[in-house]
Amino acid sequence: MVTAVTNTEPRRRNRRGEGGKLRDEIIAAALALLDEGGDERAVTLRSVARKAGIAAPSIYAHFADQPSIMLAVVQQEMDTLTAALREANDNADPDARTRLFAVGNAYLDFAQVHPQRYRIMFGGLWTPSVDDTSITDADLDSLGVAAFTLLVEVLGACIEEGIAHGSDDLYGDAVALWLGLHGLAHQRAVVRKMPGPADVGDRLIRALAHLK
Amino acid sequence: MVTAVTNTEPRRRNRRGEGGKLRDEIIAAALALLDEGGDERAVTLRSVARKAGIAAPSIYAHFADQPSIMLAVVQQEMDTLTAALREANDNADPDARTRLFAVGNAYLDFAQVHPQRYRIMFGGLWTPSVDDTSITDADLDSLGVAAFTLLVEVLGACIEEGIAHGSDDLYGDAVALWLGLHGLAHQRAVVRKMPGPADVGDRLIRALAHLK
DNA sequence: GACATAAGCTAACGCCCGTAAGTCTAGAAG
DNA sequence: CTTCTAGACTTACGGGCGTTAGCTTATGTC
Repeated sequence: MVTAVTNTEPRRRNRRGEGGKLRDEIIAAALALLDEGGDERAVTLRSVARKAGIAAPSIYAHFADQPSIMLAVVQQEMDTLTAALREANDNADPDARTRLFAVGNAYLDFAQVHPQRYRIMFGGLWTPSVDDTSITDADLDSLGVAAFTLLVEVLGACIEEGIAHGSDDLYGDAVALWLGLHGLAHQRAVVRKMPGPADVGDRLIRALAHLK
Repeated sequence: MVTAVTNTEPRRRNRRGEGGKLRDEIIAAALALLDEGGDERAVTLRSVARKAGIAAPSIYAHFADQPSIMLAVVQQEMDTLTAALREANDNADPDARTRLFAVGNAYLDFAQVHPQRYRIMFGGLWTPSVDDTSITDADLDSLGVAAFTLLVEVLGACIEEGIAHGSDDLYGDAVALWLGLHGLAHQRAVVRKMPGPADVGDRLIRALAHLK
């Protein structure tokens, strides 16, 4: 993770061959703007440039257009999320039930700690217009695959260990489980205060994983 | 529902005492812009005015600012959604299980048929900034209460009829059920094509209502 | 030390936005 | 027929946006 740039002195130009560093700084600046709590509309090409301490057109050396910046942020944060889920999985007791709750709660925590990030990752707003040529469908389809795969594995382990009675369709079960998690995560990322019981996350996991 | 205005002749001024009609036409124009498929950013004060065939400043006679238009649209569509759920409930066979699936699927259908509307209703994007004085927290809190109440009733009927084993917390169970529905509905409203099995909606309902 | 070039800048264009201030006019009231 | 006013309109300001075109200046190489 690149440390956020907070508009200090005029900014030292990068050395030759290190121009690519600015790319990471631009992403970090966009992320910082997001985390500052305004909504995603505050992340404009110009505001990102200001935050990074560069002139707006300098961005074009690294990104084709404004949606491309958002895509890069989303891709990076998907990796961050995946890493968080993996860490939760690895640090938990090795039994499948514990791992399932650990991964599920890590997912929910991410949305609660970084609501703005979660919204651009899954809220669909920044999605480029259909005639955008700089972002392909493949870019969009590949988002979040790694994180979802981990969920499939853990849910599969629950069924293998006999603590959940799955159907014949593990993938479908995992989709349903993720949708439930997403519903809560998204709501937490959107609403000022989420009503409902505190343990609603665990309830969702129990019900959708069909734990015995 | 007011029929959409498509910028015909210069527009006849409303009669005296009927100035309020324009308010409905403004809401209809905003809804039409939304349904045209662009994202919610396309619904600006000026674009709404163009769509309604009026001058931009004329809106200020009826709405304090741009977020207030969105709030009115959301409030109206929440009523539309509630009506759709009620209709599904009333037209279904009177047994609780059938009604539960009818209401749940009506909810999911709304999101699929009107993805843009669903996104502004639950996507949280249009939410005014904290220092906005024209929209109160009470306005936001009261949104969707009627629709949710119906869900609580139907789920309660399932438990009463003994086809679902609820916990001691009906309200919490209903929240969990709604969150699952919302997860799927939102994803359908956001993504170009939703992966996963076709019956994932029914699976969510079965699992989260704890149907026997 | 000259010079080639990567890295980033300045200036500017055209567009759309929200909103304020003041003006016109059709139709109801007398 | 006049008068009044609700229900609009015109004009304008200031600002932010994405993006293009062309220029500057450090940095590494010879």
